[in-house]
Amino acid sequence: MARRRSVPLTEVEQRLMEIVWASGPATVGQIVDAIRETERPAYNTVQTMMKILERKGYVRHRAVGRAFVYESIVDRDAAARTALSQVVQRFFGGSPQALAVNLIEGDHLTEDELDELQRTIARAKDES
Amino acid sequence: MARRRSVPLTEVEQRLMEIVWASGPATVGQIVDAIRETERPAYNTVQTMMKILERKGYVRHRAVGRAFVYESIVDRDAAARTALSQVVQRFFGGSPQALAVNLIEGDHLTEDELDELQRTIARAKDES
DNA sequence: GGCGGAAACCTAATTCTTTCGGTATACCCG
DNA sequence: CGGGTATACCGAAAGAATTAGGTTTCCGCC
Repeated sequence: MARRRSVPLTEVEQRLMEIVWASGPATVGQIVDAIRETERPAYNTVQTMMKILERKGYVRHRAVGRAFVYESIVDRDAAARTALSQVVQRFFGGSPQALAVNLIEGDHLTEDELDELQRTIARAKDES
Repeated sequence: MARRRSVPLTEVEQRLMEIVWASGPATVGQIVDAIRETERPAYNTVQTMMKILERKGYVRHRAVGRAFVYESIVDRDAAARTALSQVVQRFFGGSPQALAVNLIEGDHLTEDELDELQRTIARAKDES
């Protein structure tokens, strides 16, 4: 019958947010233009999505001339943290460390990157 | 007009998969019983969701007596990898290292955990 | 003053998600 | 046999996501 509103960004929403995060405040027209022509949706589609993003609290708009300039309210880092903590919560029992271990042991990283990570950890320990 | 089927698990789907992953093959009734009473959906709801999960390729079923026993096809690690790579793709420019750095620098980890991570990295380097 | 373009607004179509009610059937117990 | 329970199946309702068409409105320009 019903369901509650989705907090996390869906895929298309995410793509639009990426544009706003990258370009700063932008009109619908500017957002549309920022999408590669081959996969560009209709102007109205973007307009609808921006309204939804506003309803969800990710952006706000103000009128400039006749156009709406949409501006991000939630910054990208915050959205990344939310998405990440979802994954940590869901799959790694709430332990960021378990995730880090998975990344390191998962063969995703080169030798050089591992070196750099060690230096990063050393720095983090210094600071604490 | 349309949209394509979502590959990643939605929230409720995820919750049901967690049960199957944790308990192994289970009937709908067993799955329902594994949900805390306060937030337990109707039997039929779970039944429908399991059918959807089957359509999506996450589980399969076989009849045992009159009941269907649902069994995971996609293991939890694979699902975790998928979810994680989504986040890496979306927020960290496809760089797992960037995510690792974020975790380490994000003050999520204790001193001890940082120590352990260093040992994990050392081990990973040995193996390569 | 009329026209083209850009913008918002409204509406709709389709698919997906989540939630169940109703129904039929089979099994167990008295 | 009859009633209760557990199951599957069918269908539907309401909300959300995604896509876009049609209409209106306003602005600048000839």
